[in-house]
Amino acid sequence: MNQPSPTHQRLIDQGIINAPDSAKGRLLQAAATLFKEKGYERTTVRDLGKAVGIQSGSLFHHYPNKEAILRAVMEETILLNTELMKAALAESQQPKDKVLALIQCELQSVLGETGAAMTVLVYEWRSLKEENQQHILKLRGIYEDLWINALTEAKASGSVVIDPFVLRRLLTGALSWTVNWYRQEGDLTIDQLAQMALSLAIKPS
Amino acid sequence: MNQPSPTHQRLIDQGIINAPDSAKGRLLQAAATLFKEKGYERTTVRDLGKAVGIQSGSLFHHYPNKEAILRAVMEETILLNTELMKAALAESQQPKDKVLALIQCELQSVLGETGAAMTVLVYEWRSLKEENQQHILKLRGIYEDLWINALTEAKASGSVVIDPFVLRRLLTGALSWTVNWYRQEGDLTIDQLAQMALSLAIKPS
DNA sequence: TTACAAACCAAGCGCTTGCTTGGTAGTCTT
DNA sequence: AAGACTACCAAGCAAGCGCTTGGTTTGTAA
Repeated sequence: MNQPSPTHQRLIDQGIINAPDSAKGRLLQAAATLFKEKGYERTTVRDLGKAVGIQSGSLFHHYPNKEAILRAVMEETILLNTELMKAALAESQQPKDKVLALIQCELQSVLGETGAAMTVLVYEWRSLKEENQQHILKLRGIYEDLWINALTEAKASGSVVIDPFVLRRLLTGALSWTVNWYRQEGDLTIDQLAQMALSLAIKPS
Repeated sequence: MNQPSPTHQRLIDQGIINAPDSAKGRLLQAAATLFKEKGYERTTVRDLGKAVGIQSGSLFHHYPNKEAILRAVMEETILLNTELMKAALAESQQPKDKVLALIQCELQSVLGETGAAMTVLVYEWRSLKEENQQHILKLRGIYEDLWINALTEAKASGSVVIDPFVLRRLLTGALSWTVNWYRQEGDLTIDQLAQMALSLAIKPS
């Protein structure tokens, strides 16, 4: 296991997300993996307990119920990846570069270490009750605003032709779906894939 | 409820899929709707029974178990939409037109009447056991071949620049994701959306 | 060393799940 | 009219579910 990024470390120090080597952190990591592989509903609290080496009942010492674990998985990954995107944007100047940075970031988050949690965020939405959906939706809004701003700038500069909102939604699907087919072991690197996705989004010039 | 298409009617006559007004047909339609809205796992056999107006136990007179219902939903929709795509392809000449026809077809299948079943096909994959996954995968292979052939032709003709396999996968995600945001009531028509998707896939010329 | 809280275990409760069983009403065939 | 078959119901079983409970261990700090 490699070092967490500076951004990641900062969020841990601020107490916003749990350290990966803490009890809660390990639980959330295991939960993300299981929820991705089997789905939230098919994953039992006994599965979760076994994955972290405790009794199923002991989980409820850390979280009030199973759904709270799902919510925590989603919450931590959206907070982390929002910050990672802000950091990546800060290093780009041109609108086109910003879009590429966002694409790279999102592919990394989906295909890299937080991939399990990101997949859960995207596909296990319905398993949260209304109240928790609203909470996550609010956090997602901040994340999506970064995208809309960058795409709107790109459109103003002429690199993008179609409506930013529609483009973002098409990209959301295209990028999140990669989790179902992309393999690290293959010939295609994430950066190459990001370039391909960029070539769809913006006009050649 | 409007008339089924000629292709649809043909498959019913051949006994390949169930008529929408038959007992099994109504069960599969209700199952598709429930599976889409609540997910397969969260949908109980009691929900299914109530939706078609019979006791939950009576379902097992038509299908041996709950998973067989999910499999039938997936099987019928992939068979139908494969035939619909073949019919649409037959009416197109230019590679570019063929790609547009496929995009329109897939959007129709995802956003139109078979939308619930298509969504289930895409998102409830994991709920099938290995054996049934293989069965559906085989049927999906025929469907995907139509896409790969059309995109390969389009690349040969110079309208497409990136690898057909990668392009297809990016399009799969972009198009299937529309189910999560597209609304019939809005200003954007499905044909307009298809044009936008086409503009991402192929070079302007 | 003692005091106390956090982290955990062993057991199991109440409920829901997919599915089975034995039987019945209606329809079709001969 | 008799027999067979299809489509269903009413009742309930065994297993698995999320979660609770009462008590024990472990880490920390005075």
